[in-house]
Amino acid sequence: MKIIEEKQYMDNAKRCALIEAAIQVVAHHGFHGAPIGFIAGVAKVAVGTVYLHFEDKDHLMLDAYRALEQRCLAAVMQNYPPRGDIRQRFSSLALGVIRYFKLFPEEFLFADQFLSSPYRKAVSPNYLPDGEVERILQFFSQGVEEGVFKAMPPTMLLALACGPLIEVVRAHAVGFLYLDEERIARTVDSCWDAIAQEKAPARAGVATAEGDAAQLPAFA
Amino acid sequence: MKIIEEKQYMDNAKRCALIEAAIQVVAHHGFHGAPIGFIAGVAKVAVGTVYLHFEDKDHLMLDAYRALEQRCLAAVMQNYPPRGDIRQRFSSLALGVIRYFKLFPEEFLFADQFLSSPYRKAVSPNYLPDGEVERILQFFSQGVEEGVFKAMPPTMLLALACGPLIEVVRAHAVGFLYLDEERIARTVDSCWDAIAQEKAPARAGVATAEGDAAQLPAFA
Amino acid sequence: MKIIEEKQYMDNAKRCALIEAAIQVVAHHGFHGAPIGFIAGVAKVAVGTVYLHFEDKDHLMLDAYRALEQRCLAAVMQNYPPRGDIRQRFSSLALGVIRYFKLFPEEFLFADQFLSSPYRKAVSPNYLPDGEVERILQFFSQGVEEGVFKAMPPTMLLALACGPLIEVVRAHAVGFLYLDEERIARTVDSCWDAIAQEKAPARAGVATAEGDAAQLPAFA
Amino acid sequence: MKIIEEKQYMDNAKRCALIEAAIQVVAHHGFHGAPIGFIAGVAKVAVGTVYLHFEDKDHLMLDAYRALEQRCLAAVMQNYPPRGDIRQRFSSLALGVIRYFKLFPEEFLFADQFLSSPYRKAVSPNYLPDGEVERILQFFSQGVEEGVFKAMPPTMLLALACGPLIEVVRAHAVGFLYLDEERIARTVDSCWDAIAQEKAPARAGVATAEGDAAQLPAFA
DNA sequence: CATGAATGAGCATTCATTCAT
DNA sequence: TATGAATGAATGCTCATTCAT
Repeated sequence: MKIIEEKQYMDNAKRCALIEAAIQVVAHHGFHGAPIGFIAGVAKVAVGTVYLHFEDKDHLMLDAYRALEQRCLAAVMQNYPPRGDIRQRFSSLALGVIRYFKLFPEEFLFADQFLSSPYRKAVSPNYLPDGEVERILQFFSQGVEEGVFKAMPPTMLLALACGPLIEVVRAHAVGFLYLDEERIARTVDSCWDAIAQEKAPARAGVATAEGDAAQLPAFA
Repeated sequence: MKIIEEKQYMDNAKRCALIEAAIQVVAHHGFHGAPIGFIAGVAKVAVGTVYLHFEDKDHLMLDAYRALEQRCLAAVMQNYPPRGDIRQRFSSLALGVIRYFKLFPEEFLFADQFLSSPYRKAVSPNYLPDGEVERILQFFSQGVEEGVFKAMPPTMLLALACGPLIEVVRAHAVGFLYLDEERIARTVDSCWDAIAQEKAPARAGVATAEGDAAQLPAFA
Repeated sequence: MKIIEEKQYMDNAKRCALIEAAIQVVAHHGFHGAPIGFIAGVAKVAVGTVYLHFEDKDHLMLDAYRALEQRCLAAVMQNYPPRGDIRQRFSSLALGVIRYFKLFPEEFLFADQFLSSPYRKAVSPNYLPDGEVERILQFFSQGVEEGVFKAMPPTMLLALACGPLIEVVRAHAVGFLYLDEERIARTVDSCWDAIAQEKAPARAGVATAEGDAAQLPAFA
Repeated sequence: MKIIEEKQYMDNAKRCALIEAAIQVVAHHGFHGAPIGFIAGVAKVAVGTVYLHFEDKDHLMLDAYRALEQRCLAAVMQNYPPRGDIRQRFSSLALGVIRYFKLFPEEFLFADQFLSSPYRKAVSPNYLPDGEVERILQFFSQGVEEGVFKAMPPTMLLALACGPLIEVVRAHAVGFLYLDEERIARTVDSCWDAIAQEKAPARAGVATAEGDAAQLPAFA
């Protein structure tokens, strides 16, 4: 049994290393500059090994994206207050996403290229894991019903609310901007203001949760 | 003299056809699925001709991006009210960009992939033609001074304000959303709300200018 | 009539320029580095013009070689003493060839590459213009009959006698050696010694004829 | 261990086959007529394999030349009498070279084209492996000191002595001449006569060693 | 005659994928 | 499982040649 576990571990170790390598290489060199051989090298694994863990290159990329998605989701959900009001839940989500990608800018850069490219068609729309789409649209619908959000279809609200967040994270990942906690809070407010009927209330201090994401599990 | 002009035109005809083809092919198939031979085929031009007009594939992409940038800028500036107040000028710009990319969704998809990829490093940051960056940052600074915008560095304001717009345009280009004039106006408001001290005033009707962009000149 | 002459001249001017350019470019960059376009550029002529004067690239090279051959032959024959004895005629020829290629090292480098390559098959063997082969073999036969040369077939004698000359000229053209008149004379002696029954007599001074070749006609 | 050795061998097998193929193809078709794909085909290897063993086409040619050089040197040195007098050592070297290239005329044709072309700049001058240049120049210096050779710089002597040999080998390789042992001996004498103070002594018979080179090792 | 933009076959090189070890 | 040499289809680019002006 121990042997099996170890094997299992080995299995995952190489698989994870490959996913991590794929993300890093694509983030820094683009899909252009990411030959399988190079990724394998970065992962310190033989080329052939890639094909033991992934059907082909496309599946490596796809699986990398899905792993990233799961990891991000897990991180964001860590502190999610299921019973909070719309505003609290919204802030928690937005904060979580921003902090996650602040910590892992390469993952943002990977995801960004992935979703801009035709790979996008292979995953569910709206950058959300399969199951989550309905949940999030439901969240916006509820906000509209409660009169908190502007009266628009949830898909519009999602796009409008994500916008400021994504652009700010991109500017950070690209090095055009540095995101401190102050700016992160401001960004969350902007996301809120973009879709809320009433402007976000003035904030006093900012609760820090920065280090949290560091305890995340490795890629699945 | 007529002959010369005609030649001039022919010259540009091939160059433009190639740029147009590059945009279309990359938009639909990604950089992955955009071999020079295929692009040349779409442009109805021989492979060798590509290298008569562009140094190499990278320069074709770069020049395509720059042409797109110019064309978009020209379109947006068509109705720009230089003497309007901040709000009027902001709306004009945002409206212009959204309407342009609504008309030319492939250009958005091209630009999006281009800017997500390492190609980004080859052009000025913040998706703006070289000269325009200062002008736009200056615009935001003025808004802050006048107390119209939230007190933040212009780079932050730019990112926050562009966010909703970009995400909505992407959702449209990808087919996840249809952008009618009503939604366009709502999006402009969201962009405004994301960075303004006061929420955008309620609007009555929307002036249509849809067809205008159709008279744009071909690529330079 | 004057117009015709002028045309004739123009004709030849471009043709000569192209041959000259071909020789220079091939000498310095090899056949590898000698695209038609580059040669045309060096000759300050449009690409298309090449095909007005030469059937194709191979014929340009062939014609260049033949022109070179003729020019060299003319230069060598300038001071040839038809009534001299074997030794005098031999020295005149050898001296002539060495001095010619000392003056025009690029022509040597061109000819050398030309004759080493399969182009060789297109011209008569033994680096000699069509008509000259028999004459020169006849010369060696006579030398053998007179007991001046070692008893060997003329083709062997030709190869043996040319050897030192060619190697020395190559070393000069390549910059491995500088050929002054003293060394040229020594080389002629070596060529003689390689095939003669008796060693070349000790020489006193050396007659100079260096500048002569400068008055050569342009390429035909 | 055996497995490793076998692998080692396989490695070299492809490498050697490619070098051999490069030499054959270039000898017969020139650098012009030697596309990588064709060479790979002759070597019965896939195109991609070439780039597993050589950086690029230029390096294949360079490595082929160097292998040829080593192989020739090894063959020539097989019977070299280090303690013989100048004349004996000279004859041994000249004989060795001629016999080697008589056996492997394609190698001569390859080397000839290689050294005539700008590739020449990539290897040491005077067609000699890096370390050997000094040794051979030293040999000529000694000959001059002993009063055996004409009083000239060793570089001149080298060129003069090699001349007859090279031209005769070329004539043989090209099919203009057939080199039997008699003619080979005559050639060696001519090389000697070209640079010696006294003519080569009349010879009686010729020792045959023809087959020897056949036992040479494959390319390194 | 002269031009040089346009052509497209041909070439060097890369890289996803396989398979013998 | 893991390896990495081998493969060959696919790609970017070149260049001899043509032809409309």
